[in-house]
Amino acid sequence: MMAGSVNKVILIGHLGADPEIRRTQDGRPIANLRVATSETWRDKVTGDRKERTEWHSVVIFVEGLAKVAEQYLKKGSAVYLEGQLQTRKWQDQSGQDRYTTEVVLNGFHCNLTLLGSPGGGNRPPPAGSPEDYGRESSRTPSGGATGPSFSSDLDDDIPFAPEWRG
Amino acid sequence: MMAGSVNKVILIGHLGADPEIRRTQDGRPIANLRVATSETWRDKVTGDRKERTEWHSVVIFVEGLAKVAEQYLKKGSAVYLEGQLQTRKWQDQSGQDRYTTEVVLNGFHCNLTLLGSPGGGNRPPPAGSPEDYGRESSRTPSGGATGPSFSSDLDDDIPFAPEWRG
Amino acid sequence: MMAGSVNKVILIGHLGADPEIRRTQDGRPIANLRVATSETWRDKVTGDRKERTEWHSVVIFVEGLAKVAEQYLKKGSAVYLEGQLQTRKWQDQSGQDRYTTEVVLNGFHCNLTLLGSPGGGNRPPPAGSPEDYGRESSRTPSGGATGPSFSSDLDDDIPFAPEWRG
Amino acid sequence: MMAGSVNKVILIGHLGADPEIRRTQDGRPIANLRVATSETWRDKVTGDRKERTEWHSVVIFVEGLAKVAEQYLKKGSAVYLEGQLQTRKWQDQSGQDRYTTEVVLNGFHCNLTLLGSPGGGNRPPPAGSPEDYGRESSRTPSGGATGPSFSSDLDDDIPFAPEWRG
DNA sequence: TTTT
DNA sequence: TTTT
Repeated sequence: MMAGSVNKVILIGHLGADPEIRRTQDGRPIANLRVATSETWRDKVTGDRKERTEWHSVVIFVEGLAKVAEQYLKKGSAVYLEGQLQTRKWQDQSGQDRYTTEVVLNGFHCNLTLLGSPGGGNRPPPAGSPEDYGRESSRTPSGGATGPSFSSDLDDDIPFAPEWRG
Repeated sequence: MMAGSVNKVILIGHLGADPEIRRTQDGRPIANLRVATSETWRDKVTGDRKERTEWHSVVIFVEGLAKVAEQYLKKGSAVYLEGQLQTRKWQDQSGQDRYTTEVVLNGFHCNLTLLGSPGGGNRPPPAGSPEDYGRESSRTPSGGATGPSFSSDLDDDIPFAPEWRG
Repeated sequence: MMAGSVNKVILIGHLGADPEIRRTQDGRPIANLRVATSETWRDKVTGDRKERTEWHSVVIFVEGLAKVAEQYLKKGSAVYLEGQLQTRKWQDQSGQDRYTTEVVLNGFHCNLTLLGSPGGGNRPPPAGSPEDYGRESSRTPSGGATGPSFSSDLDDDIPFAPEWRG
Repeated sequence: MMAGSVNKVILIGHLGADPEIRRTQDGRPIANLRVATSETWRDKVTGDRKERTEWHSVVIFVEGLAKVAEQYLKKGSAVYLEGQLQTRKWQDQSGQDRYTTEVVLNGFHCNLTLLGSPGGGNRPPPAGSPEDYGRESSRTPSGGATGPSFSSDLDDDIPFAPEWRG
């Protein structure tokens, strides 16, 4: 491409069912979610209230985020997520080409955040645990100062060491 | 929804073909775009460079943005766009249910911005015209924009009145 | 700009205090929020859990959204919001130039969504009312079909009539 | 926070000056950018065309992205970037507290993409090089990316394995 | 199939 | 201080 490209999806919605977990041959989880987003409006002519719900298929390949999904999400959970659009081609029983578009969380530029579950209150992953679930543990918080009082030693307590990115 | 929901797609990519323009019965344009995004990476094992291109179907219902697409976009144009995910159900010739997922620009929370065209240099819509193409004309950098009447704002020409923010 | 520009901020966080409401001369509300976002990580060396909280100043000029803030937000409320970055210049008592950067919700491309309040359960604006609060009332839901079975009459029940955008 | 929080800034704009590069004690670059975004509108009363430009201070701590900035960005370059808002406190000469808000690229959820430079055509980083500049090299379009070890993925070169998604 |  |  002439210039870098961007492919980003941001959703806030609720799960229509418990996550489905699959596993790779070496046991890492992959989570599939069905997420509903909805919007309401009032018909300008009749004044009736209307609602439209959109259903999204979400696939989480990032191991740490798939584990969070497995452990903390359930039917009805509210989530914030960032991923990218991907369309897969497959063949139906009659051999015809079919296409399915999914929101994929994979590699960088992905995110999954719990916004609460029905019944379960708004309980996030218990303190001490999310960092044990892979990538999210490594979220770097800040880089400190860059202005007048700029000071060095950026990696003192910064999760993503350079070797990570090298 | 327990809490409001969000359904947002952000793409930067290039058009794979000229926009297709359809029209409503009363003549307003609806633009369909095919937009490619791509990412490259290096195979960790072989070290080979790899690329994956994703194609997105985009439908622009916002009149002003569809006119911009009609007039300024062509095969190869680079665009930034914001819309939402929608999946439509339809029947194929054999009567089977089929689903197509598109990025839809409709209502608020949408955006379309030209990032340059091949050959045509990086020429944006000519000065003086974009505002004539519908919604974008109505962008009120401050105040305003609260309802159909749109009229009369104190601060039409005082975009960001500091006295309000103390 | 050679190419259109984009200036977008997306926050999910909690209010550190009740909204402050100011009013324009003609009585329209402007809401100021203090929103906290936080992130946690584990120190790679010591293993200690760390947290960093960022505070954001948010100003809502969109009348409908300011009314929602006034009526439904309070200290502790969780919100999703989309706005843009703006830096204001002002003079302190000694006459020196000072700068303040805020997240401004103004014109198009803004959004404010409640994600729940403490104590108050996760009660959103009561049914029937949000549409009475200005711009959000006009959120258009969808545009219908564009593919194989494309059918006309897009405006039948679509809030944003063309006159709105023209 | 009750629920995870999000702090995201997305900008498309132009550099007002060449990047400023600082270095940590161990030689890693940190890039500071001044990025302009602008918007135009027509005064609803006078019909005059108006423009407002916003200037953003951007700090890039991610080593690979800072190197890209150092090598490929210059005054006038157009960029897409994703980072987060951070406000630093510092003391001026008179000892007074001052605050500066910046867009920080640090850790995950960051991005920097070139959209073209004046004169320089729309030339992106030369093929073969971007992967040599740190983090971006590590983008794993699928699987992978779960921790510092990074090693051995079944699917290193099968970016989007369909058999996993049924 | 969620949520309000 | 960019860009158009």
